[in-house]
Amino acid sequence: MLAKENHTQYAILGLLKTGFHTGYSIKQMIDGSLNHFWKISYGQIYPSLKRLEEEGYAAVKVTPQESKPDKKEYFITPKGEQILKKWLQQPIQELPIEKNELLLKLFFSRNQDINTSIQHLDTYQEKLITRYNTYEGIKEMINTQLMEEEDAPFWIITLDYGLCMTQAEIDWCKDTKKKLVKEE
Amino acid sequence: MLAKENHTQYAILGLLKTGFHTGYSIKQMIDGSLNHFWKISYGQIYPSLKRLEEEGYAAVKVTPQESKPDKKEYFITPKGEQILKKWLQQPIQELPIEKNELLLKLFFSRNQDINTSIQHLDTYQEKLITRYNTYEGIKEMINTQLMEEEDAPFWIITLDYGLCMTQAEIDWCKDTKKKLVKEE
DNA sequence: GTGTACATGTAACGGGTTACATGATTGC
DNA sequence: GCAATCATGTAACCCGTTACATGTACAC
Repeated sequence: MLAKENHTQYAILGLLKTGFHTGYSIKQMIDGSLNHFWKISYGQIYPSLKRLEEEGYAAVKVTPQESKPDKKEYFITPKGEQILKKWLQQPIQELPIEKNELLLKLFFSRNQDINTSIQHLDTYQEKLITRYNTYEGIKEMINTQLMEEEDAPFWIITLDYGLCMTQAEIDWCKDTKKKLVKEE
Repeated sequence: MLAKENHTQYAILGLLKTGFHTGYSIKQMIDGSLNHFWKISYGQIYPSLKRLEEEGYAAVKVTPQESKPDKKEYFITPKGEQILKKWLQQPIQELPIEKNELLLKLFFSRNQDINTSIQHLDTYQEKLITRYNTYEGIKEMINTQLMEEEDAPFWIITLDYGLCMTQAEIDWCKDTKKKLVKEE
């Protein structure tokens, strides 16, 4: 049985269904397109695929290759589809709590030089802008090249979430810097 | 030595400095006021305090009590202040990636009934509104009762972050629901 | 007398990262 | 020749949660 709380296995199952069949391509997909709300390492992917197969949620097609590790392609089984569907219908239990190093530092910044805080905000904001542009690029790419893909509307929804949240965060950075400068 | 990557110990050190001296009160504080960007369990707090003390970053004052566990009050040492300050000045390395169950589910929702997705969004939005109101309440409380507290301006900054992000998320929920209804 | 807040702590477990091992192919 | 990409996998480790253990004091 899959542990109810562990969403990572469902993410993998979902990607198998979407059409990614190897550990490597699953990693690529998550790094490239789910990276604003999910991440994963090989140390999780390969053991997970193995376990999914052992428990009948996925089937594996092994292609032996000389002087290379076997190529393994995994496919979701009906049993896997069933459990994935069930998970997709289960209501969201609780809001995520994101640990945020910047906020933690600001929280304790009373005795710090205000310029240090402003600098933290600056570098943070820069990273946010880069992130925003990346998301915009991906959205553009989906809208132009993947129009026919049936999953596309849902990918756009999650991207819009990223764009929207990142923009709000950028705005907050600007506001906060203004406030700090005024106090000085 | 404190591991550079582990911010939790610095959070505890920061709270010692702010004036919280027992494991219990640290837990209270984090649950009550840092909960939108940090969380912690007793299973981490007590061992951490012990380690901070062993390594000279904190000093402990033990008050023995009959038929109760000893009361232990921890205080940050000069060495602790030094390392805290150094950490506060270190630049933020990377943006947090928040794992989000709702987005993960939406990402894979192609074959799902659209009403399921809308319902997920509804319950999520409700939770967000509750969260927003909580933050507003805390902000109100700080503004009225803790005006003199020197840390207050920085607490407000992190609260504003929470309010700003939560509002953006609520707006996204509304937009997304509208879009989904239209597609139906 | 029951539940809640105060108060400290440990052990087992689970989830995830990192470092390592191995090797082919392709482009600069 | 060197770096990057393709490709699979394991072991050690770290961080954090949960469940458990223990007990007082106070309010309803």
